[in-house]
Amino acid sequence: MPDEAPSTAHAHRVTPKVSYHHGDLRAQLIAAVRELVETYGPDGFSVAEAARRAGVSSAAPYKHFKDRPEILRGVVSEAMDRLRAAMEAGAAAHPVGSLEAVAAVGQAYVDFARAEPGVFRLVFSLTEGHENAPDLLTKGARCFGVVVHAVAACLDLPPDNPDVQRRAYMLWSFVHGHSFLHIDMKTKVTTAEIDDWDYLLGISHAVLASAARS
Amino acid sequence: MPDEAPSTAHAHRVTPKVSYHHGDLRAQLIAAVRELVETYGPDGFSVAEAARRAGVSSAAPYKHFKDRPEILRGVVSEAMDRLRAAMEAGAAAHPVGSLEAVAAVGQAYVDFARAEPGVFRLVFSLTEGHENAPDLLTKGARCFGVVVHAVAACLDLPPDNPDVQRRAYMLWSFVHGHSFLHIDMKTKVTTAEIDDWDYLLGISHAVLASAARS
DNA sequence: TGACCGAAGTTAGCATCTCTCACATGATAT
DNA sequence: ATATCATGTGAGAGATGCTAACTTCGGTCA
Repeated sequence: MPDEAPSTAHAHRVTPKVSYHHGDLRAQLIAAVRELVETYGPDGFSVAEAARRAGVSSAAPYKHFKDRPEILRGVVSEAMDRLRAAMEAGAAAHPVGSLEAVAAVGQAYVDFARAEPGVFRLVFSLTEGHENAPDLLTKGARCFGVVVHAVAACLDLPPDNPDVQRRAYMLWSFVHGHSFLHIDMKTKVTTAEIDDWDYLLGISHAVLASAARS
Repeated sequence: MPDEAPSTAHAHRVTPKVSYHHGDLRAQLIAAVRELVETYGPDGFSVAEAARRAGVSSAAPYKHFKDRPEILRGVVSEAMDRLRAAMEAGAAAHPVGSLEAVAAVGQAYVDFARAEPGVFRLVFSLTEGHENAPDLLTKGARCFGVVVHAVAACLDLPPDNPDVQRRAYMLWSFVHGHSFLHIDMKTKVTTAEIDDWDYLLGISHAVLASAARS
């Protein structure tokens, strides 16, 4: 709901977003927090430090966010948007209904986790925020929807088909687990090296082929 | 190294473990923290509150733990012991080399995540601790070893076989993702209901059968 | 135009938390 | 019996989360 086009549409739109004292602090705070989370881990962040980096007093953030958790929720919300966009772009880079499109969705997921492990972990660490934030739930569901969509196209079935849902869930949990293990235990936990693309293609094939068979 | 049998073996062993002021505070603190993490989430815990629950001053914990993170590492270490024990028990409840034994390892994993979601999440949230704590790494590797062992027995191959390692990693990531998704999105994210045991058996079969074939 | 209003930011301040330092205590060893 | 060292206590410094009261500025409307 916020950060839309300026409602005062006619006035001097030089310096387009500089409307109040600071400019748009909200986005800058989220960016600062994202950086902090990425650097020091999901816990190693403080509202005070984020405010310091944005060049405002330590009380300023509370004009835009009710709570410390709400700031994190803002970061998560923004991250989920980017994640979904990346997954959709991955799917769009391959023919509709192809196995590659399915694997590319998973690849985008893994790439995101590897590029921003702190934020990725944060997205799935927010238990306390989920109940209070229905928009996060819907955004999560929309991310899952990307997987469902790709699987449905590949199997040539409607997205609400239970079998499609089940296979999509299997793929999602597979990719999710792979991503988490990957960023958790960078030190090799297996003696067998894993190449992401082969791995994901193989997984996708196994899950979807067994669906087509049975 | 600590908490062994009392070295003063001959003396009055009434009240067996009451040796110092408080008794064994270390274990009691870990238990208190575990409870707090389970109740308020991995972040909603404070050393002060744990000390309060243990009935000691807020400075006492620092005689047993260097840091706040070190307390969490203690909880994680203890949790990993329990997790490995549960996985081994699951495997031991079925014939050696059976598919059920493999699935039971995964079931134990999922059960643990469901029974203690906070602690489970904490185990895999500790990035900053892992570098400084080699014992956590080895404990994690031993947990993975349980999976490897079950898979190796099922495929009748040595545990260090790369294919065994790869299949074990696949199963592990699958179960890990399933567990995480399950505790994250209790609200159903799919229209297809998932029954754990059937699910895990199917997964195990798919992963191991394709290994046997190729 | 100019007085009002509310959004966005500031300083001051309380409660809490982490962690340290000096001190007290008591079990154990000599 | 006394020294010692691990274990606990209390006080306190520094940082943080968050609130309250005040200031400043942009936009609205008589």
